[in-house]
Amino acid sequence: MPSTAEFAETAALIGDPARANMLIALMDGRALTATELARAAGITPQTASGHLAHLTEAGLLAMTRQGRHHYHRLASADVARMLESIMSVTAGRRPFPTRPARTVTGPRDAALRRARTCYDHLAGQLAVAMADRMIARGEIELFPDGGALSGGGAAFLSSLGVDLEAAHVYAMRRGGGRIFCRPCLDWSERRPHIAGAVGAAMSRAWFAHGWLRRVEGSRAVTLTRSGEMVLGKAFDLGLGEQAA
Amino acid sequence: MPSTAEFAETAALIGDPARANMLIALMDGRALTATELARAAGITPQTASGHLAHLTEAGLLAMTRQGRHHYHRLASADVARMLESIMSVTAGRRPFPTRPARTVTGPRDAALRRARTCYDHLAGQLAVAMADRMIARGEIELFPDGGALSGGGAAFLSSLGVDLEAAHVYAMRRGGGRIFCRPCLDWSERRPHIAGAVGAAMSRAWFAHGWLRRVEGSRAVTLTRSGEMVLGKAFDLGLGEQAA
DNA sequence: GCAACGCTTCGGCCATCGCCGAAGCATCGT
DNA sequence: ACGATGCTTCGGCGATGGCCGAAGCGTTGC
Repeated sequence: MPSTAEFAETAALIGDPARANMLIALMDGRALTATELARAAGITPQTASGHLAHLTEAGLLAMTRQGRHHYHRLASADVARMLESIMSVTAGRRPFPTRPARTVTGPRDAALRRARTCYDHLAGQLAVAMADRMIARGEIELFPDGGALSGGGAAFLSSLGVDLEAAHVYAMRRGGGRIFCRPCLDWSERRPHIAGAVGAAMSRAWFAHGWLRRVEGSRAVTLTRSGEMVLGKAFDLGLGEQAA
Repeated sequence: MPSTAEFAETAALIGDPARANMLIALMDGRALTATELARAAGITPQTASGHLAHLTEAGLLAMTRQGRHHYHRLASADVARMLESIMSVTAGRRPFPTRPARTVTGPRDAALRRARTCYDHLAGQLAVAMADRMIARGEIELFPDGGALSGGGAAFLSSLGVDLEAAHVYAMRRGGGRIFCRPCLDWSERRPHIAGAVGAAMSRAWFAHGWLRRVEGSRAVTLTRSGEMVLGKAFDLGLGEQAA
């Protein structure tokens, strides 16, 4: 009876209250650090670390190391679907059980959360929204460990003044395609945005065009009036309360 | 944090190897007895009994008592879907893990398995197939503890010579609607067939019409040539190897 | 560099829970 | 009525596994 054991093991992994809380906390697709997940589960980081190792080895979670932080997220949409199907069977009819004390992440500064630089590229709600739009349109793909710009994506960015030629040359000189286009886990949104040479070229071009402006003494970034016009339209952003 | 605990509890229930094996054994929709499930899980009946009580209380299983047998089955299609989604996440890609020693159920006698009487109504593969067809067409509904014949179902049976009038009168005299139409767990197939006054009227009519014939010294039943013609057509049965 | 921080590994404590033998109830068959 | 069968409850044993404190890397930032 080989694989019936794996089946039970998977379920047993989910069945522990601490691990269950961590998994539920990850169900919105964000990636959280071990310490944050420990808090969500009400256990110490040591204990959480062990749990996370097991969950990752079992293929339920995937982990990305970024500096001294280890970001954990659900390994696939299949895992999320499985968790939801368990919830649907659970007595309480509701599709989502009461959230486990919504973990607050990231900078308190609203402006930073909205848009900022992350090394050489953009981050924050704005950058994540841009990446989402491009993914939805099939202009770009972002995997945990890489990404790819489609022909349409290249044309789109070029039309916005992004110099992909230079980005490509730069990437080739500094380590090949993996540098050209890659995801970066957004540290307030906990979802991927566009990094690599492409991401750098995007921010460089748009600062140069005067569509983006840095906030004094901060990593925060604001869209200028012309930026709202051009980028807001190009990325189909809701032109909402973008005012600083 | 109310319902997150239920979530974990459900998964923990599935996570025990013995319980997992029992659940997997039930995934084909059959209903099995506690002892059979104990064998499938490789544990003693006492232990299985406790497990089954927990699974039932958690809403994963439903139980029907029939004499001294307690038939357990998955509580709903949702539960089956949930189990499948867990399997799909489990490392081994295959949708069904190696079956846990396919439980052999029921009489060895092939003729008995095919068709027989069960008190006053029909049982066996034939009866289960008939019930399945009628359910699929919306002519009848069978719940664990009752059933209902639709208008179309009544017309269909009447066209096959079944005297539903008499059955109704009989049922009313002997305890109300619950007697009229109800399911009976088929003891070889472990799936429901039609019992109650309706089931009795069906077998009575068809014996009278010469479409069914009892086998000497046995509860086994065979379809006659005319029965194959009429019932085979009416129930859309594959006219396969029905030969005794 | 050094201290702070995040994460991990190690060791040992403790509770939970699965397991079975024995015994008690219900049902069936003769 | 009797024994056989199916299921359940009870009690106690044993092991798995979660938990934390302490300590050991690696990264960050001053």
